[in-house]
Parts: sequence; C-alpha cells; structure tokens
Amino acid sequence: MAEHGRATECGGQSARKDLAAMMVPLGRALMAAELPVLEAHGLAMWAYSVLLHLEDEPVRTQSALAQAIGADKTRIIGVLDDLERRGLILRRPDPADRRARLLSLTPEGRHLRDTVQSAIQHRENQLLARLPAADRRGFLNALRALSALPPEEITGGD
Amino acid sequence: MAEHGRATECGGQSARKDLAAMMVPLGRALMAAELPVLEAHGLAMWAYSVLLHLEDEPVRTQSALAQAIGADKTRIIGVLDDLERRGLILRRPDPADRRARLLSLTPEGRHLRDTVQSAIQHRENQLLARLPAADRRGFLNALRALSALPPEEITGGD
DNA sequence: TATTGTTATACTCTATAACTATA
DNA sequence: TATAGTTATAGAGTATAACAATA
Repeated sequence: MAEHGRATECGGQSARKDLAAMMVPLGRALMAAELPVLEAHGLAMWAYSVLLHLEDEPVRTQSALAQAIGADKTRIIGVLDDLERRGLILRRPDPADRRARLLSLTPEGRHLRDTVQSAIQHRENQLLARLPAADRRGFLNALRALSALPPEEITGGD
Repeated sequence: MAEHGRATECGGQSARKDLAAMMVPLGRALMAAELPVLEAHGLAMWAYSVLLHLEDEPVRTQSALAQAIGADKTRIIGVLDDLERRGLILRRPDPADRRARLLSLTPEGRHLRDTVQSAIQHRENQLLARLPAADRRGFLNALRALSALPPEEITGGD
C-alpha cells in the first residue's frame, strides 16, 4: 500500500516527500541557525564538531577523530592547529607511539563547548516547542535511533 | 530544565545531541542511499530534484525553479539542458514574456520520476519499519511540519 | 532601465599525492 | 614495510560577473 510513491489519496501528490528531500534542507537550515552563535565565539563548524566529539572520549589519533566527524584527516589539521593555539584542546604525542597525537579538551575548551551548545540547544528547543508533545517525543526518539545507526545500515541494502 | 545542554542525568553526557549534528549526517546517509537508484536511471541528484519539483506545478521561470530547490540559477542550466535533450522536460518560451521559459514534465519525465521515487521510498520505508509505530508517526509528522517552515523561521530568532 | 537566460571566470571546499617521522 | 601526521597540489562544486535578448 505504501509501495507506490504517488496518488494514494490526495490526487497526484505523493503520500509523503522523500525523507532526504525533507531532512537535507532542514539540516541546512539548522546549521545556518547555529552559525551566528558559533561566530560569536570564534568557532567554525568543523571546530565545533571537533569540540563536541572530544567530549565523549579523548581520542587517540587525528585520523580517528576525522573519521568520526566525517571529515578527511587532512582537513582538520588547520582546525586543530587553531584550537590548540587558543588553548581549547591538548595535542600531545602518545608516549607509547610517538607518531600518534593524543587529543583532549582543556577545561577552557570544555567550558566554551558547553556555553555554545547551551545556546544552540536553547534555540532548538524553541523550535521543538512548536510541535505537539507526542510528535516531539517521537521525532527525537526516531532521530536518535536513526542517527545512531552505522551509515551502511542506511546506505546499504539493509 | 532543558536549559543547560549538559549533565542532566547521565553524567557528563548531553541530554541530547544537537539536532543538526544528528540530522545532517543522517541526511547525507539518506542521500547516499538514493545515489545507486538515481544512477541506475541516469539521474544526478539535482536532476532528480528538478523532476520532483516540477510535479507540484509547472514552473514559469528557471530562476524560480532554482530558488525553490535551493540552487543557484546558473547551476541548473546544464541540468535542464540534459533533461530536455532526453525528452524528460519541456522548456518553451513563454508567449506572454519571451524572456521566460515555461518548464514542465513530459509524460516520460513523469513516469521516470514516479519509478525512481517509488524505489527510493520503498527503501526508506524499510528503514522506517524498524521504528516503533508511535515514533515513526511522530517522526514523520514533525519532519513534515519542520521542513514546511520557511527557512527564516528556523534560522532567524523566531 | 530592469529582468531572463546564458556563458565565462573566480573562488571555496574537498580530496589526492608526495614527504617526514616514527614504528 | 607500514602508519600518523603534515604539506602542496589538483579537482569538484559553487557562486560572481559580464553578456545577449526581451520587456
């Protein structure tokens, strides 16, 4: 019944738009909403992404960090340079393997990240407040579940 | 209570990740999932986006179409050239204003679009089937509502 | 003069290849 | 030899500027 994408009950219109066609523009708009907040704290999007990911667990190599945030390893080098120079992250050679760099947040970095994230989520909550409570709950549950899936589960044939 | 982004109940972890941090990668994965389907029919993402948008209503100018799908007007010209050459769209000078080009789908274009969209949504439905029914419903409701908002409502300060 | 579509150009972002140092 | 990080280069994608036709 949900097999054909068209003309189910509203006359020549799709039963729903493609998920990507809704999610990608919405994601872009949400990113655009973050930009003024980030700029106010001198952070670019990749820098914020780095700060966010370093919270969960200190990372052992730059390559691993790059992969985790969906960037090329060569692309975050300048970002890390800047964050280190500003005292927001630590980048120390691993004593056990001096090729690798142990990455971690400084207290200043953690504080900045918390400040920025609070501001961002505050705006997001205002947006979510427009939704009926049931939809909001389902939306967040589903979003959490789907975004936790490894990309191959979405890309690949199941 | 949802004011501070951190350390609500799970010890140093955010109550939730930022919406954009979940939506953008998920949107990318959904796009990646579409690519093989599109490629199988010789369509690039922008071309598919054009076909999707021309369904709703024939469009009076290329600029309007470009804006509607979030592209620069110069970027879709090659796309339209190709779609026209393949007989999937019609691009006729507006008799009332011969500067403008009236854009519409041909029957072949509509058929191709239906075929591709069915395949894409079929995959998407398999993904959605993993969710509890309540979450799935709330997710789709919220996604539809949020993506229907004008971008300024999300970007701007409300 | 302003606008539609087009072309040509410049710019930004991203990935590839080549180098250094450790292992 | 293989890997982590870095640098320099090339490529894709995108936007800007200039042009022709029409209003």
